[in-house]
Amino acid sequence: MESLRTYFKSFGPLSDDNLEYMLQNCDPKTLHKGEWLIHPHQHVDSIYFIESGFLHYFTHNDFGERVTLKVISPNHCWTVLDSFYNQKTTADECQALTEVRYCEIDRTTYNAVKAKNHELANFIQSITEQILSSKVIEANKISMMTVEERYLDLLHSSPQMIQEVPVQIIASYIGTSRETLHRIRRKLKAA
Amino acid sequence: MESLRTYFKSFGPLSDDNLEYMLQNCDPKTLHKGEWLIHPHQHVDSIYFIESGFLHYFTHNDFGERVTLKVISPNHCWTVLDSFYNQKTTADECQALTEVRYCEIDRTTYNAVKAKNHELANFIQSITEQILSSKVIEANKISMMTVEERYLDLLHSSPQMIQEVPVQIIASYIGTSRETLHRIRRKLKAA
DNA sequence: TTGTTAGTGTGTCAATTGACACATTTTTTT
DNA sequence: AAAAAAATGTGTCAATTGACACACTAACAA
Repeated sequence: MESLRTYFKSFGPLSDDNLEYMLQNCDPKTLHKGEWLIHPHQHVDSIYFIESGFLHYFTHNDFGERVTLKVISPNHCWTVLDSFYNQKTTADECQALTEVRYCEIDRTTYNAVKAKNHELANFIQSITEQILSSKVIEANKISMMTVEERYLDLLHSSPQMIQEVPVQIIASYIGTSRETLHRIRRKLKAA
Repeated sequence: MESLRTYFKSFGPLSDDNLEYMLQNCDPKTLHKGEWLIHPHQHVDSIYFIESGFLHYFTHNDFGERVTLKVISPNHCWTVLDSFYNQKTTADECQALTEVRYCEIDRTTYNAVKAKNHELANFIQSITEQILSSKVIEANKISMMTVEERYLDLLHSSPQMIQEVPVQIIASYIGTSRETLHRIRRKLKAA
C-alpha cells in the first residue's frame, strides 16, 4: 500500500485526510501467474494499481492471433478506459505474466472520491490531465523511434520487464516479430 | 461558432447557461496558409478548436528533419498538452496547411470555467476522460494496422485531408516514406 | 513573364523484415 | 520422473522498405 501512497503523492499536494480516504477505499489483491485480471466480454468496473509483477494486456486481430496492446508494469494505474468510463464490455483480455500484487478501486468508489469534496475532485481532474498528457507524449515518442530504439529504451527504463516477460510478448509490444527481436539482441551482443 | 456548440454537446448534457458561458469565452480567429499557430520555444497557453482547414503539428528528430506528429483536422480540439498543463515551452511547431478558422480558449478562461460551478467542473472532467479514452483506443488501433491499412482508414475517415494535405506530410503522419505511399497509391489504382 | 521553390511520381538497388522450418532448452503437467 | 507444452534461438528465402537519383508539374514571388 505504501507504493500507492507514493504514487498518489507524485501527482501533487493533497491533505492527509483526503489521501487516507483514497487509500482506505483501495482493496489489495493478488493474482498468480497465468490468472486473468480481465476476461473477454467482461465489464471492467475498476481501476487497478499494480504494486508488483507484470501483466499482459492483449486483444485478437482479424485472424484470431493475440496482439499485445501493453505490458503493464509495477507502480502504474491501469484499466480498460472505454469499458470503465462507458460501462461497456471489452473484447480484450489481461493476464498475469508473473505473480502480481495490485490494488483495486471500483467505479462506485471512484465516483464517491470525485464527489466527496473540491480538493478530491480537483485532484482526480489533475491526475486525469497528467495521464492524458503523458499518453500523448509517449505516443509521439514511440512514433519517432525504430524498433531497435524502442527495445533499448525498454532495456533502460524497465530492465526487470526484459528479464521476466517472454521475448514473444516483448516483440509484439514493440511492434515486431520475435525473430527480428532476436536479430536485434544478437547484434547488440556482438557489439 | 456553431460547430463548437455541436462539439461541446457531443460530450453530454449541459445547461444552456453553462454552454453559453463557455462559448462566450471562446475567441474566433483565422490563419492563412503557411502561418504558424505554434512557434518553437513558445509557451502554449491556449486550447484550440479547429472549425475549418488543416494544420501540421511536427517536431524535429536528432538530425533536424521534420517529423509529423499529427495532422489536425476540423471539428477537433487540440493543444500541446504538456506545455499547456505544465506551463512549459515546447520545441514543437504547428503550421497552417490551408486557410484555417479556429477558436482559442486561453488557460485563464479554462481555469475559470472549471472553477465556475459543479456542472462545469464535471463537464470538463468528462471531456478530459473521453479524450483520454479515445486517445488510448486510437493508439491501440494504430498499433494493429499496417501502413496501407492506415492510409485506407484515412481515405475513408478524412477524404478531404487526402485532397488538401501534401503527400509527404501524410506519409510521415502514417509512419512511412513518401515513396512507399506512392507505391501504395499505385497498387490501389491498379486494383 | 520568368525564375525559383515546393511538391509529385517513378525506377533502381541495397538493407531490413516477415514467414517458415527446425533444433534446442525451459517450464509445466501428469 | 517422464511426457507434453511452451518458449528460445538460428538459418534460408521471398517480399517490402528506405535511400537516392531524376524527370515533371504546380505554386509562388520578383
